[in-house]
Parts: sequence; structure tokens; C-alpha cells
Amino acid sequence: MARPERKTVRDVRKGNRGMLLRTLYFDGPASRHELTGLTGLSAATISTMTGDLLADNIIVEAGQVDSDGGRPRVLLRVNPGYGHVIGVDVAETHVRVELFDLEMNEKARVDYSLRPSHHEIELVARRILAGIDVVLADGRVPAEQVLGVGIGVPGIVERGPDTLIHAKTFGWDGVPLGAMMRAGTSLPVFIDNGAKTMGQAELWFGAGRGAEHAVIVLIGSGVGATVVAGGVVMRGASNSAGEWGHTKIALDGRQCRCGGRGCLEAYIGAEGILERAGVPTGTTDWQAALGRVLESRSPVIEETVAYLGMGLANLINLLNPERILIGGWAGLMIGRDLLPGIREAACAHSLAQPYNATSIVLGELGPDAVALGAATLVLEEFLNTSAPLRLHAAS
Amino acid sequence: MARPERKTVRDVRKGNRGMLLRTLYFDGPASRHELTGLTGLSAATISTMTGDLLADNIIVEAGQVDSDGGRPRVLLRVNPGYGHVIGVDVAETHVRVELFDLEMNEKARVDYSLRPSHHEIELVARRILAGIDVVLADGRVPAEQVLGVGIGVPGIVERGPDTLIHAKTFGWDGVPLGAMMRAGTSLPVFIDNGAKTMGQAELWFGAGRGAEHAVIVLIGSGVGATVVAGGVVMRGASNSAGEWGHTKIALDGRQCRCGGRGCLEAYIGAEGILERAGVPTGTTDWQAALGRVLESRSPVIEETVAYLGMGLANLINLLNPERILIGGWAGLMIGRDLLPGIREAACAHSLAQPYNATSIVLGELGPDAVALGAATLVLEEFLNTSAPLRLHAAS
DNA sequence: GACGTTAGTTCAACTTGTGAACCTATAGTT
DNA sequence: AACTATAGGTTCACAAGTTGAACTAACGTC
Repeated sequence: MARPERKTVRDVRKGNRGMLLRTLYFDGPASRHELTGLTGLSAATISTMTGDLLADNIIVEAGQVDSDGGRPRVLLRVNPGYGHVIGVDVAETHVRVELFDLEMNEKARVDYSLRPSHHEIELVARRILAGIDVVLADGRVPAEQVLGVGIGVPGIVERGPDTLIHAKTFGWDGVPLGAMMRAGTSLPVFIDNGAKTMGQAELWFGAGRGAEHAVIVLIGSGVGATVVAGGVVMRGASNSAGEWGHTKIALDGRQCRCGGRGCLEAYIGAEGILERAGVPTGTTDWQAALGRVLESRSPVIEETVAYLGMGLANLINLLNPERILIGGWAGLMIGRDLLPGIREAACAHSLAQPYNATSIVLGELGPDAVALGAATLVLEEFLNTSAPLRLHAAS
Repeated sequence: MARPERKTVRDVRKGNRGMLLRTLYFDGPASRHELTGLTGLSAATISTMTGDLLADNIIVEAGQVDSDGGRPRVLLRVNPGYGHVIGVDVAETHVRVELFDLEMNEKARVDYSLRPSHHEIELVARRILAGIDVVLADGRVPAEQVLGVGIGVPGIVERGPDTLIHAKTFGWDGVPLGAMMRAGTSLPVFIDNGAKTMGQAELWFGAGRGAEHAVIVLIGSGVGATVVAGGVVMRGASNSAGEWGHTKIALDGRQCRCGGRGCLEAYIGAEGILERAGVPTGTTDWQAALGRVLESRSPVIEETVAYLGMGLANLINLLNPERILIGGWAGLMIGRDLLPGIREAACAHSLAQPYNATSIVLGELGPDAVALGAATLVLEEFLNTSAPLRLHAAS
């Protein structure tokens, strides 16, 4: 059973302040009067809390609105310049660092390309730290103004006293990236799996907005999923929930690169599709190759749709989401052409009641939202705690 | 995102009181002093709150314990006789009503058998209402002392302003059982799917105790699962989460009674196993038949273990639970003999990291815990709200 | 300029958890 | 039997929180 923590009157304030801030962030600008309706709090509380937030410079006034025959409403909004957040995407071929303001407008970015199979952790950590300095300089943002750094990495991110990362393809086995970052910067650091941060991005700013129960499916060369239950990303016992790609859909199926057989990824992952369509293994431009396969209307495509529909149907039956988003570069390509067929296949393999409760749609943020999602981890923390900026020296 | 409700100082009390009560229920008896450590609350708060609870008769003193050289500790515990809860199991062949005290000791029970394909809702509702009267009379418990009635039913339970039940096999399509019960009794009524109530029972009182992330798998003639995430049973958008039985594990597999093909249930459900083993369809004593198949060491068994292991592996990869419980009459029979093989098969088909975070064990409560679990719904509500008993007339 | 209307603020009242001081009940010691 | 040490439990002033009611502020209209 869930054991809630001891609560004191101060926690009430923390919780309500966070709720007020989230309301302003997503439904703002709004007047104090409107906020009473949106939050359920009394006018008195709204008054004192907005006073605090204004004093902290976390929110600002945003013009007035006439109210016929009475005092005009003063609109309030989150101050987009109050602080900045940094998102990092550590991928197969590059390390990308992006700087955002609180409204997630990109202020600066820098890319470092990685040579294939040169993913030494020291190198990656150096690139990240250098990238942070570069985007801060480019964006003319002092480090004290940064709320934190979110990092999306491949593999399994084991949360604990020290964040450890296990990523076979990078040769990382229990790499303490969190500790390494803390050694190089005093900014708060948040690390998560890149597929999860991308799911987080779609959930907060993409096609998943407002969903309480959703699954964001990512199809690239690998296949993963972000499961959202009750508005929160599901992490499981050791933060590896969402490994959808290695769901077995046949007892003795195709060989998968994970070593197993019959994994979904071996059928609907980009590599799996190309291999099944007979594309030569030396091909480097996978996107173009997948595009040609999709145009060719080969029977492999029909099969892919069937497998994908089946995989989605299993998610629908087991998790009963209200929305399923398809993302990732390959997912978006397949979905753009074949969404109706995918929906049909999912319908055919799922139970009527949960299928009817679900809508299957494409992601909105494109295939490059890992850094945005990683930065969102920082934003989430800020909106929840709404702690005023402090020096990060001790964190 | 999860939008917490507005909170006031009174909610703090409600939450802390609920936590204190749950602590006493599961870790009790305990002295006030121990409770400060267990709950994190100060001695002062514990003192006033236990005072309230004692005055309400919700908790009682339970003897003393010497403390060397000091004042002895007075032990406190939940008063098992403070109230009673009723659990109902609506199954294919019977309606069972059980009366429990707060410690879930069974005080009375009554069984009504149902004739095959005679599941008219009016009949079932009459049986439930009659059963409530019977167990109250047998147990000599006045109706005012009952905290509520929990009912476990087959099919999908659609929660909303009016609870509607969809159960194909019973011919129920949007049956308003909740409203029908309210017409016949003033007791608070809680309705859920029987597989979920059984999962709830294992989670609270069986092999799932203390687990935050778990899956309780039910294998009978049908196959279902209760997914527990963060200590809470996952329900999804329309309360149908957990339909694991119709997970597709082959693109064009065995015909399932749901109309689909390749459902897990068609392979590892009791019927599916018996059919695959060539047991004549007229057989009535399925348990004996399954027992013979298991003893025969037919290759069908090996296959069943492989499919079950694969199904469990998919749960492990996707949900990353810390524990998986196998229950249901068929699940317990299979598991008793073949658990090591099942574990091996699950290991073979899942990723190492999440597999190592999971333990796969058998349920502890046997195959008849639906009514207990249904009663647990009432208990859960009581422990959370810890509202003193009131007359139920208006509920 | 008076008035009505709507927005926002202030304040006393109430609720809650906490630390410090205090009371209570036992065993051991004189 | 009285005293002391020890540990459990209670009481109370205080800080912090939300709220309804009274109050102030800022506008349009007549």
C-alpha cells in the first residue's frame, strides 16, 4: 500500500503553491479572481500566495483585462525569464546541449558529434560540461540563473544514492554519471532514460497534454515506451519500466540484437523492418531506406502494421490508456502513411471496451525532443517545489 | 500531469490520522512511543490523535510492556470489533457472502449456487441482499456496525456516477448493480472486478504484503492480472487495466473464446491447456483433469511453462515489478509443480536488469479470496478516511 | 460626484503539528 | 519506606496555514 509521509501545515503551503504555479504555467495568464476558480483556493489565499510569488519574481503581471463596470483584472503569469533550464541529449552519434527559458523557448544549442563506438564516459561527460558553458555564454545567461540540467541517456538509469547507468551499446556498465557531473558543475542534475524524457516531452508539451493515462511509444532503431499512469511516468522497482521493445510476440521468432527471440523490436524496429525487406546491411541512410520500403508497398509493410497493431493492442488491454502516442523517427514515418491501418490492426487485436477508450495518435514534437524532455525534468521539479532560486553550491 | 487537490490544514489531520491508523493496523500493536518512530509524527501529535481515536473507540489499549527501569508502555491496536465489513463473490457457479471483523476474521458466510447460464442480474442482486441479512443474523452483528459491502464481479466494472458492469459471459451489458444495491440496502457499496479484488487481497494479506510494484497474475479458466504501481492498483482510463489474458503472443495463433487469435489465455488458461492436451470437451471436473495432465508430463506442459514464462517476461520488461504473484486455481496447481521452470522461462525471455529486480512467487490465499478482497475495498476506505461510524441512511 | 460593480487585500478565527516543560509510573537503591 | 533514575505520555504556548467577512481599490455610468 502507498504509505504517505507525515504532513505538517507547511506541506499544505508547498503543495498549494506548486498547484497554483502549475495552473499559471499551463492555464495562464490568469487573474487572481480566475485562479480561485481554477485552484479551488479562497481569494484570501490566492492573494497572499501571489504576493509571495511576485515578491520572489517567480510570477509577473501581464497586463489588464476590462471587466464591464468594475475594477479591471490584473493578469498574472509565470515569469519566463525567472530562470533557465538545460537539456542534454546523449545519443549514438552526438551529444546535444540546449538552453531553454522557463517557457521552453530554445535560447541556445550546441552539438558535438560522437564517432561510432567512441562513447567513453569521460569523453561524454566532458562534452556535456563544455556544452553547458557554451550555451550559457551564447545565451548570455549567468549560471546562477539556471535551475538545473536534465540529461537523457540510452539504457537503464538506476536511481539511488548515486545514479548509475547501464547502456550495453555504449559499453557503460554502472557508470556514475551523476557523480561525475556533480564533480564538474554545481548545478542540480537530473538523469533519465532518453526514451522516457522524450515521452515526458510529449506528455507535457506535445500530443499527450492533459492525459492522465497514456503510453508514448518510441520507434527508432530501437523500440521503447513511456507508460503514464495517473499523470505520472511509471518507473517500476528499478526505473526500467517501459521496455516494450523486448516484449515477446512469438515463441521462436526472429533473432533480436538483445540476444532473445521474437522481440517486438525485431519486427517493428527500423533495423528489423529494413532487414525483413531485404535492404542491404551496409546501408547508412536508414531514413531514406525506410522511406523507399514504405513507398514500395512491400508485404513487409503490411506485416509491420500487423505486428505494431498487435503490440499496441497488448498495451491497450493491459494498461487501458486514454491515449497512445506514436513517436520516434521510424514511428513517425510509419505512422504518417499508415495510421488508419495501425488503428485497424490494434482494434482487431484488442478488447472492444478498452479499445474504445483509447485514441491512437502521432507525436507532435518530432524525433528530436530528447533534450527538451530532459529539460522538462528540471521544470517539473521547479513547478512542484517552486523553491526560489538559491545558489547551487551545496546541491 | 497529476493535479493534486487544494489542501487545507484539516486535510493534514485526515492524512496523518489515516497513516497512523494504517500503521497500527499493519504494524500494531504498538505503544505511543513506538508510533512516533513509525509515523514520523511528534509525541505531542501522537498523544492527541490516539486520544481522539480512543474516544471514538476505533483503537483500544492492548496490555502493557515493561520497559526496564521506566514507565511501562501501553500498547495500542485497532479495535477489531469496532466495525465489520462484508465481502461478496459473484462467480460463475455461486454467489458467496462473507462477514468479517476489522481483522478480517471470518464471522459468517453463506453460499448460493447459481445454475449455469442463469445469471439474471435481478436474481444475483436478490441473492446478495438476502446474503447480507443472513450473515448479519448469523454473526449477530447489527447493520449499523457494518462499514460497507464490497462486491467482486466478473467482467469490466465501469466506475462513474453510476457503476455499470459489462460481463459477456453473464449476459450483463451495462448493468447498474450499484444503483440496484442502493435500492435494497443503505450500506455503502464498493464494486470491482473479481480478479482485481483477489489481487487486492493478495496485496494486503497475502504474498504481496509490502510490495510497491507488483503484478498479481490470475490463472483459472480465464486469465487476468492486477497491476500494482506505487502501492496502488492500476485501473487505467476506464477501470479495465489488467486484461492480461488477451495479450497476443502469436500473430495467427490458437482461437480464443474472446473471438481473437493467439491470446495468452488460449495457451495457459485451464481450458486452453486441457484442450491442447486433448482432454475430452465434456469433462466437468477440470481440476482433476488438469491434475492428470500435470502428472502426465505431457509436452503440452512444457509448452505451457514456456508460454507462461514468456507472458511473465513481457510483464517484467514492461512494468519492472519487484514481485510477481501467481494465483488462481490453475495457476496455483501449475505453480506448485513447476515454479522453477516458470522462473527459468521468464528469465530466458526477459532483460537481465528487470528480471533480477523481480521475485516470482505463488499466491498465499488460495483460489477463494475474491470475497476477502472485496471486503478489503471497504477496509481500505475505512483506513484511509478513518471516519467514525455514522448511520448509512444518506449514503 | 454619487453609485453600482467587480477585483483584490486585510484581519480575526480556527485548525494543526511541534518543542519544551511537565507529569506519571515503574525498577532499583538506600 | 523513601529516594532516585529512567522512560512513557501529556499539556501548552507558538508558528504556520486557510478561510469568511469586512474592507479597500479601481473602474463605468448616470
